[in-house]
Amino acid sequence: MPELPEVETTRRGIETHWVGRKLLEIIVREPRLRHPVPAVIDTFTGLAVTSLERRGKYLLAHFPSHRHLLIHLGMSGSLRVCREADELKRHDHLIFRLSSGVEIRYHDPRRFGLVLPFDGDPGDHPLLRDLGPEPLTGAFHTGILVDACRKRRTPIKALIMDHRVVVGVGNIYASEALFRAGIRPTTPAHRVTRKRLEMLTSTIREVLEDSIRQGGTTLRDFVGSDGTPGYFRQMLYVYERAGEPCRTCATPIRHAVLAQRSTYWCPACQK
DNA sequence: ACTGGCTCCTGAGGGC
DNA sequence: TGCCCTCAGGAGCCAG
Repeated sequence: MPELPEVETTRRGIETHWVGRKLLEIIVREPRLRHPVPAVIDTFTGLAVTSLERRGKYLLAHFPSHRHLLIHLGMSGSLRVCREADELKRHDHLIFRLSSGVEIRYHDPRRFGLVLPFDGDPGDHPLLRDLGPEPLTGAFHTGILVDACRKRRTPIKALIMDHRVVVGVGNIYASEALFRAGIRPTTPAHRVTRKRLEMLTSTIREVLEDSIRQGGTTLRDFVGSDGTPGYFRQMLYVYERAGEPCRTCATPIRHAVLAQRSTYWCPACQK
């Protein structure tokens, strides 16, 4: 589920509740995530979060003495701000009880996500060290895509979803950014002209920013930290709109599986 | 080095 | 009602 806008929506929603609050207790109800939640997570009890950062689709809760919790929401994860009295849901796998009386609950039916404690420099962590630039910063620019596309035959859509190239672009926003840039998703990366890569750089940024403004996209199960869905779905041009008329030219939207992922495009607007 | 294919897991929805 | 199939916002790992 969550791509960059959904993770950023989550970060903003829990930041004010979590930063500065002490962890009274961490309850692990189900440790079997993508990586098992290690027992050492208990040692974070009594510590207060100093800041909550997003890196791509990862959340990083920073604690004193270079200690961190790395959180990923996988395909179906969410973090909700709850009261202790709120009823627990099936698949609420971890509960972070805070000194304010609030609880942050990690919910993830498919368990593709992770919650991993670690110490040291986040830049050295194996899951973080090879990540590409953040698309909403100046570190992401046309040159990044131009270099990454050189001699690559992989479809341009797969390339922009490669988090070593640029982080945070998942299956929805890859299709949407390519629509906005007028580029067909199947085009081999090395065949996309520089001018079009310039456009794509802008549309990736725009579509992510637009979605953040709407609280992200809810297709099935994404909820923000307050349990409400995101509203960007109504603004999608192509994703999950196979057979429906293009919002620009009314041509029916096409669908195909590309690199094992559902892909949508307008055959008239995208060349 | 690149590329495509498979895998982890649960749940929803469609067809019969 | 139920069973069986397909598909789903991610991403690491593997073989060729």
